[in-house]
Amino acid sequence: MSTRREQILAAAAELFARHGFHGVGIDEIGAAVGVSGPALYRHFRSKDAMLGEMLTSISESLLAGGQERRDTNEPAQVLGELIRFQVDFALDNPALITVQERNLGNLTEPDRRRVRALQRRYVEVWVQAIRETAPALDEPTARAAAHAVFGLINSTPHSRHLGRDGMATMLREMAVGALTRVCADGRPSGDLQTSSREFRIAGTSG
Amino acid sequence: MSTRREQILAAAAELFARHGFHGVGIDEIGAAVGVSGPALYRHFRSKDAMLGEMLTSISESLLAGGQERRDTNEPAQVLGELIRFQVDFALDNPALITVQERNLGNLTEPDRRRVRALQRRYVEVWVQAIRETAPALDEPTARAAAHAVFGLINSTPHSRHLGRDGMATMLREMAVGALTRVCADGRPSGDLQTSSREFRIAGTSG
DNA sequence: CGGCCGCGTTAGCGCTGGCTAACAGCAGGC
DNA sequence: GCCTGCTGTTAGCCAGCGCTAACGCGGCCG
Repeated sequence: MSTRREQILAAAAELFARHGFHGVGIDEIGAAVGVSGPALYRHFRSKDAMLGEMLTSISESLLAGGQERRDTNEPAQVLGELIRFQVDFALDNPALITVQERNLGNLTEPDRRRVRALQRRYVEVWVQAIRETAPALDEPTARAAAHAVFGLINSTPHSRHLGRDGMATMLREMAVGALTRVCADGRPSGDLQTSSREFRIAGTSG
Repeated sequence: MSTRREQILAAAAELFARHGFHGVGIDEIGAAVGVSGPALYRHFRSKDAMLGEMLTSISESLLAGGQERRDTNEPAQVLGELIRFQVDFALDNPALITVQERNLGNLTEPDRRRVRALQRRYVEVWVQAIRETAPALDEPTARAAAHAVFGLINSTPHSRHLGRDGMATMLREMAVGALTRVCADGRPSGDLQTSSREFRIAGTSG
């Protein structure tokens, strides 16, 4: 509602991403939105509450977006749409992504429980989609692969060299490539060539 | 040399990884190695110095390892060996990887400069290897791809479900797949099929 | 044996930082 | 036209934390 809360959360996210939760003071957050110091307590009960609300709202957005992609696409398209969704989210909200990755450990215990539950459900959407595409994959592997792809996509804040769209297509491509490769796995790991390409990456066997 | 310093650094890395640099007190670090509180100042000049030494030593190890792989392998094998090296390092030193990812911003300015210089050189080794494999790739893209693969490989600490070796092979596979895909890029992004596989991930075009 | 030195202890200082208290301007509603 | 409530201010409390000081103890060397 009140634009003020969101404004504060956005500024706080930026700061938390750069300096870490404990590396940012109340006064700095206030200064970032033009008010100074304890004015923030008119909008949040505590600094912990800011982080809590920030992370739960991110997690809810991701889960909602994931479920929506799952429910409004043909099964064969879901994984691709999830990739696109996550890439767009990461590119458009680098600070939020960074905070979610780094500052889970700074949450209050009940908040952490809530956030982890939401994240788990989001991962489950991915796991379903992955196994829909590659039913041979066992669930733990699919889950680990999902986490790895998150790492890939969320690496965005650390490399801003390409333009937004160039970055987006590259990340989508890489995500697809990574998932394709792991989905094709299960064979004895031996000759891993890229087949039908004019180059190959050698030496990954054993 | 003195095993004590390394022991302290290891404990501190674990704690920094979990709670963030500012989220950990001197007393906790001391407690983690069995001494209490300011005894650490017999070994380090400050808490900042601990983080500084930790991160520079990680960066030096990575750079040295990367250079060694580059210099002792045929060009066609270098990229694969770099992947293997990074995967092994991440799996064997999850705390260090986490700290390096998250706590660069908490370094002293001179320390940060040193670390960033080392990291840049390490990335350059990767960029060279990538472009050796796929000369058509421009340098910024190769750099961004390298960062993305780091994100993928370093996601390790967030998913411990598979065993070490299973995780290692999966991460290598995914890294290869991601790089293969991006290296093959440059064509108009349109039909992205996985070709000659029995499945495909659809919907990533545009 | 005696003095030095590496490594540890506890007490305590100074500052920072989260949070509260007390007060103020400024809407809108009766 | 006052009262209420929302939003902001400044002053200040109190805990925690980085770091220093002062001291103790055991081992090595002459």
